[in-house]
Amino acid sequence: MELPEVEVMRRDLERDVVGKKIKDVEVKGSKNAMRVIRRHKTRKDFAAGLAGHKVMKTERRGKYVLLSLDGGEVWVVHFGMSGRFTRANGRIALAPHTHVIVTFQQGGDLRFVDPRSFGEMFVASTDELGKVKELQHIAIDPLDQVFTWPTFQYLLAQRATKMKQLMMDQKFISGLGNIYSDEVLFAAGIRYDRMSDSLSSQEVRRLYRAIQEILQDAIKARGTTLEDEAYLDLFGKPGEYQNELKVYGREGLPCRRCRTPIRTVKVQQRTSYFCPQCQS
DNA sequence: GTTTAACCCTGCACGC
DNA sequence: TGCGTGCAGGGTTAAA
Repeated sequence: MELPEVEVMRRDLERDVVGKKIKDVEVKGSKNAMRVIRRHKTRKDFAAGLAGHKVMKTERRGKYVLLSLDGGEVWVVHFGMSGRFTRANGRIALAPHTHVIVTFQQGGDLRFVDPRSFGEMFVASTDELGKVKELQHIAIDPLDQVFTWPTFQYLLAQRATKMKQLMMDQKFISGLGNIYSDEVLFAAGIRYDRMSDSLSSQEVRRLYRAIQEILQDAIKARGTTLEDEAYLDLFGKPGEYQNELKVYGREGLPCRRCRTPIRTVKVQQRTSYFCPQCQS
């Protein structure tokens, strides 16, 4: 799940979960359920941080969602590749790989389902939060006010890395993953292996604009759900942005702009899609 | 500093 | 049909 999907999930939670009081927390007995709450030594320790508290607000930092609770604790969630929240109630059977079930005083529950268990969640006080390494490493958020194009240009020039991996580096810019980094580079006409310190001002501006437009459009379309329906929103609905993808998943198909077949290359063990004609 | 590979986990498509 | 392989929206770590 990348920034748009995380943001859609956050907005759903903001609308549906804020104001609700947590009555009960259940962490399943599987090894993977323990993996999901890996920062906590015991189920009890995790559950104690949530039970009895009301969800006050939500925010997003990169690919993390933070739910603030009354009493000052923060519930931090990262979805990994296959994690998601789903709203349900006691009458609905548990989906496979449900690891955590949070029941609300007002009725209904919130379930964390994650087949691959790369996701994680923990509860921390506001003080502790400042010491969490992963959160400290979160870099500039592309939808934040402070993400301006001169700043972006400066940051790019500071590094000497290939663009694809830099766009996916959460310590450089937080929120893009394999899909959206390909889409953004295509939109800007920049190839995966261009060096970050070689971009012209014009290219930086194009890339900057592409990042903002594509992420905003993807949020409007409620995210990307590939055919295996791995990503679903809080209410189990797929997104629509897969219909807008220009290069991702289109190996061998004609480029939508110039008809040249889309090619792939391995970057950091991930498949990267690009148009050999439109990107240079 | 940057790059590479292995690893964490399950499910699915594909080729033999 | 069954089985092995490789791949999937994430990230970390160690070593080169």
